[in-house]
Amino acid sequence: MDYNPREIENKWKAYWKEHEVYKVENPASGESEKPKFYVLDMFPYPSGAGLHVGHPLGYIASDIFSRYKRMSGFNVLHPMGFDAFGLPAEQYALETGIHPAKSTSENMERYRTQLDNLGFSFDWSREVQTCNPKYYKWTQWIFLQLFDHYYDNQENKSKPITDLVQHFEQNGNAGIDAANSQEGSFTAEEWNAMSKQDQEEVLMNYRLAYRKIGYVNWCEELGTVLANDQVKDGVSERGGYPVIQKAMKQWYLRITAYAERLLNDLEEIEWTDALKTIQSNWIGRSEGASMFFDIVGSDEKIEIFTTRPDTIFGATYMVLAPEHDLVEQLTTADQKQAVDDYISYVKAKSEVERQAEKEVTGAFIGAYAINPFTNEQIPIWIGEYVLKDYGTGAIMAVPSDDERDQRFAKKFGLQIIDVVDKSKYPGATLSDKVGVIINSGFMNGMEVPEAITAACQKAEEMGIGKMHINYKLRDANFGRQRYWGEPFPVIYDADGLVHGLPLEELPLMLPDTDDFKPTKGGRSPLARLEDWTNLSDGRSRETDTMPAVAGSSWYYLRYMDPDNEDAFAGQNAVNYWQDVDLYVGGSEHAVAHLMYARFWHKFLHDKGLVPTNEPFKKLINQGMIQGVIEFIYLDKNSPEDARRFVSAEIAAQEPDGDFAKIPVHIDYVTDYGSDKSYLNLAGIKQFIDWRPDYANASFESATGTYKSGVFDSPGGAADITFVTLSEVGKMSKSKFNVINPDDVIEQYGADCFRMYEMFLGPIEQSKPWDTKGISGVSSFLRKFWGLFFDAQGTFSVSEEPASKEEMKILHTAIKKVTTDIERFSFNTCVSAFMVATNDLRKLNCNKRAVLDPMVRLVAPFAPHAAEELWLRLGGMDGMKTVQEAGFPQFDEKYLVEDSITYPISINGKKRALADFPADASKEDLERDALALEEMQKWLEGKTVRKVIVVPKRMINIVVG
RNA sequence: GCGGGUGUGGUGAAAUUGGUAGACACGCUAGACUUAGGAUCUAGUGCCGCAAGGCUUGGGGGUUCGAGUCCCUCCACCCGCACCA
Repeated sequence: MDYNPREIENKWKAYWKEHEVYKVENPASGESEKPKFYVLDMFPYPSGAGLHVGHPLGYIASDIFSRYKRMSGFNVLHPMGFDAFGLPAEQYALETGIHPAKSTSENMERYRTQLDNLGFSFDWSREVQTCNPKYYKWTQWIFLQLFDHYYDNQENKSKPITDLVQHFEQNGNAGIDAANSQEGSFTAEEWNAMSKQDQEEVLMNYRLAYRKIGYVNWCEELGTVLANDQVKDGVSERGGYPVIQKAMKQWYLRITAYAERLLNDLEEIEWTDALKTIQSNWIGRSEGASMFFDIVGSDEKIEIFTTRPDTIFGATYMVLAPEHDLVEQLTTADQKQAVDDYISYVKAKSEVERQAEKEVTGAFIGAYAINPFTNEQIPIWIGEYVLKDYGTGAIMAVPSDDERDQRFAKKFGLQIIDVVDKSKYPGATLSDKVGVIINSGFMNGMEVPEAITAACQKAEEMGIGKMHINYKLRDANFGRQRYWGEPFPVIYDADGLVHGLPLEELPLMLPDTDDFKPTKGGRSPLARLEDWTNLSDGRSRETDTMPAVAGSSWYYLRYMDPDNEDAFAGQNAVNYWQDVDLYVGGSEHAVAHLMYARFWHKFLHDKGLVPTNEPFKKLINQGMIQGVIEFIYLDKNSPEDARRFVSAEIAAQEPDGDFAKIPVHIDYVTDYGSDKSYLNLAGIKQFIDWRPDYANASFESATGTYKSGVFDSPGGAADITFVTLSEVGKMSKSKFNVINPDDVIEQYGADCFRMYEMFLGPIEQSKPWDTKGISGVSSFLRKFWGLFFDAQGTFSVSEEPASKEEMKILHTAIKKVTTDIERFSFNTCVSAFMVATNDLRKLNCNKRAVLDPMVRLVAPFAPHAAEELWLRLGGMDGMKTVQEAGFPQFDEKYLVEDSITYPISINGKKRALADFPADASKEDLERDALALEEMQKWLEGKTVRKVIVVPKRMINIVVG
């Protein structure tokens, strides 16, 4: 029988479904005969374009690993679900009027079908959808827990806010060391005398979920708040309208409370160093001093943070962030115009643009501060390189020892005083913390580290500052002015006080609407639903919704116990599954999702609700599979009613600026993805059918010109070769280059698709999609299948014992595949299968002793074919699936060699190969190698200075 | 700007601890079989060279008996930067 993937795969997909082969049970408390293993994929956002060939890369890898672990005797949890709230569905709703719930649910269904088509071993009975009220009930509940807790720095854990209130009632905020944004101190009497509102204001500065003013990208023209990636060059991506930074009161999460733990605990998890570095840079811990500078003629003080307090004698001016609270108050009348102009210049820029700005910009505000160590008056400036949200939003500028300060000082003619003598450290850069302090009073002669301590001590004695650890990590903005997200489960009373809803009232359902446009002032569409928003007695609901990161911060816990109605997950389930053993996903989630999930997990751990300190023990990143975008050149100067397109070779001869690149649907392109990709006449016709506005356009190429149905070729060519431009880029609906795995599977089968994606290269590497090599994998599968059948196509397996050579081929493959799965090197596993199959074919081997373990070995990779072959081998006896058969174990005894082929080098260059006995001594090897006939011409007339022999590896003869 | 990553044949790549560079595939060349081939099989295929041999892992330098692998330096490309998910 020929290998017919379609038939086999449909049969087994149906069988798996019917027999619930991949359903996983939570063992009753205490008993678990098998060790647990939790393999998780980052769940997808179900986009309208459907699953493309890039998505499955990680899923295939994790599925192979899950199947391998299952066959190795583990109880494997391998679930899947959907990150179903998010902006694209809402954007789509705005354009089409189709409700996000509807489009999302359709998209999820489509994804599910596509995922099933790939033969994954997901336990779908555990599916979670973040937009399902049964799920977001618990997202809301966790949010309320955050709202009801503060972080105690002494005990290093979060505690109920009621504890804090009790403390305030008795002691004010003295003696409390908590993560907070409270300014100043108050006594118990002061606390008790405060109004409810004032008390709530204070508590907001401690809660882990709290409200404060934040800045958003506001586009007046569109009447909406924009995401950073919807803003390009200070204008909206859609429409190109101006965007400014607008202040809005919003919900935040106090992730900074966990900064130290998020940083330190990176040590206990197996993530790549690159990923850990990204997280640790994101957290951005720096040690230094916070200090207060007095202001001439004002009672206000400017608080700064510096990592270099030792250079304070060189602080000749200060720079505030343009948004700093004191700017307005301190600006003098004659500088007002300049300052206002500068602020409006800054407001039009995004933070990334501000930091990327190479030119130094700033404005003097007219006021002066006093350097507390030199008592000199120093001017106060504002500049975009100082960020409002980093540190205190103000710096003491030391132009002698900070590069940016130096450029600023040089541009604006500010004083520069050298305070660090680096002559003892040749090659040290400005930012290296080395040197001897000069021009600095009591610190003169000290080395930098010593001076840092001394400066902190002095500042503390003077009562103007202290040692301080600063983090770049900021509290996360947790509010979105959008419809399609979790509603905040809170109610504002008539006095504006926030009340969390009790558990019985959860979930707070997202109300239905058909109008997804933002409400005036940038408020969410929910604000338009007055019946929902406004309650009796002047009470109202929050109209912001939660960001997509909310639902994804804890979904991995829900899979453990997805139907629990009394808790986010039952304690039995959580204590059994513990944490994720292997997490596979894209590195684009390196900070946001992975940081918030770690934060929520630690918070739940503090509450005693999860047993582990970290959610994801091991994590691997899969690379992206990019698409190729095909463009054709449109002459921008051609008239509207007679557009002129030119083939790439013609465009190359004319100035670049004359052409616009129009993306073409890749289905129309011949030789898609190659440098020679082109449209033929049929392709051009398809293009015109698709874009009828170009019906009258001309298409010029070296082979001739096509216009209005006529192809005129001077050379008499029968068809046009209209060359397109191929560029590697994201696979996206808007680029018309999405490749649906279903189409590939239709042609080659899911087993082939799975193996081919693995065969493409290392899992973590990005690469453009290319089907060039798929035939190699396809023919491998046919050859492998062929091992089990005779020339007449009859299933035929021999019971004869296997030869030594055959056993060696088998065990070489088992060893290679086992070690390579363990190190996530799936591409080399596929090679190993090919090598084994080629070798067995040469020996015409059809022996059960070899083929039975081979089937179990390929089962994780090609599960459908493996099931069919396993059934035919008679292995199904008493089992539902080959997954229940054990994974083959290799035995070194089949791998021992009698002789070893040694490369023999002269001065490190290979000159000969020779076989020597495996147990030959170093001395024998050296003697025999030197005696080899083919070596004599290299040794002639030379002195052998040294012979290096590495047994079982190589021999190197050094001559001179 | 800050941070992360990647550079090896015509192409995707392999080389697990510093020890035979290019496994395994694609493509290409030649041949066999066939009515036919975008099927299958066999052989060859890093580059230069008739050969002997030389060169070769982005460029340059270093350490070493030996470097794709370690160190220094330069270059190119890709990704992320807090409201895309």
